[in-house]
Amino acid sequence: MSKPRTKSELKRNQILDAATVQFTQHGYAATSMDLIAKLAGVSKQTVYSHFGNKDELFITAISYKCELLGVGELLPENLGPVEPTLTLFAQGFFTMITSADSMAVHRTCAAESLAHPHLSRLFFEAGPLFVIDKLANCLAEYHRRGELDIEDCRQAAIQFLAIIKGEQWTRLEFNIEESLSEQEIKHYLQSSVRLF
Amino acid sequence: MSKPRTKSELKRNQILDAATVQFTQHGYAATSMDLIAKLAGVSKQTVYSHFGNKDELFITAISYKCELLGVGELLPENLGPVEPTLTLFAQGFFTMITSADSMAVHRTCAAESLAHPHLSRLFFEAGPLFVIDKLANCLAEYHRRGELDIEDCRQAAIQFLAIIKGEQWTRLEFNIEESLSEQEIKHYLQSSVRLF
DNA sequence: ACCAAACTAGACCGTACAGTCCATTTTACA
DNA sequence: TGTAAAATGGACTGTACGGTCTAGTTTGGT
Repeated sequence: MSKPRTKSELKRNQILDAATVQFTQHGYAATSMDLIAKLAGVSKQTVYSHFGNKDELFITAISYKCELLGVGELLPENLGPVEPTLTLFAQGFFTMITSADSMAVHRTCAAESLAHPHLSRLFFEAGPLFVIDKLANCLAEYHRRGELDIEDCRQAAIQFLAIIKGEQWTRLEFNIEESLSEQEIKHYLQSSVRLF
Repeated sequence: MSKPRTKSELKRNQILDAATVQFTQHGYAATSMDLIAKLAGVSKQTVYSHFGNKDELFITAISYKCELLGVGELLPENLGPVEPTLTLFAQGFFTMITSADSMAVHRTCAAESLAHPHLSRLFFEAGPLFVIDKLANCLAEYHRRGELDIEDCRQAAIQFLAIIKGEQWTRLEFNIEESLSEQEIKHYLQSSVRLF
């Protein structure tokens, strides 16, 4: 986003903000262009002059939201000892993917994956795929150092990430009221790291 | 479903069939009552006399589809030796959850989890939760026999299931064209079983 | 054969929404 | 300060859909 130079850019940002919130919160179909315009404090015509149609605005908004989630900063530049590093990563990753924002974007992209395959691919590459590769590289580094005995790093990364998601994530995906306690989750994550 | 006794029941089944296909294939919002009536070869009024409104039909249809998926028959009654049994289970489970039908229902339920929490809970309990418990019991049995050394069976079951889903499932979730080869998947599943 | 229940086709209502149009005002910039 | 671009708001179009109503027809049990 950055500094809005002109008033026009400012409006554009307002629209994008409103759209992002609505689309991620309520999905594509349940979000109307009228509402976005209203929430952005802008006329409908202005919305259409900045973004040609609903799809264009949708894709722009979700892509923007993906950036904001900041998947990139989960692993430190310089890797320390294996176990604490992976534990910290597991916690960070878990917190990120179970955040309301992340869940909302995921839900929306998955729901629209048939109608907007281009968008869901964007999300898949910027999210899951990106993390897999990053972690795989990290594991490879540990392997090179001789601190970890793994044959296929990419596979291991996938398995590790899948385990971290575990049950709690699925509960959130289906909007189940009762979630596991922090105690249980912490215990689960620890046991998962140990499994490796 | 079973034997339709009267013509009325027959119509009801036709409606339910059409609704199930449409809802699972295209989701809730994108499915119209007019279309369902048309595809069922039935008048709209008949649809409304059998199912009070769209929501009711939706929930009935998805629940019905959940039954059809037959999650129950993944593990044999009498458990054989550990490794081949788990391998077979892993393949069966993977095949099931990556089937077009299963994906469609999952997608639809997840997408509607905010608008229809009751429905998504139904799915969660009949699907993921059910399998977790079933596998956990199975692992417990192996533990009792001394064939498996596991402290927390439920946790282990969750981890095992999560791993099986792996990357390929997420690819399907986001409707990504390229999927992993059978070779890769088989290799992945084997390595996952071995991890245990 | 009769009758009540179920079904039919299609018109109809109200609403919501994507997208357009237009006449007027505001903004940016030279 | 003048002018072109951008923004406004509200009316408007067309469409789609959920749901109702009605008048007439078919079905199934007695």
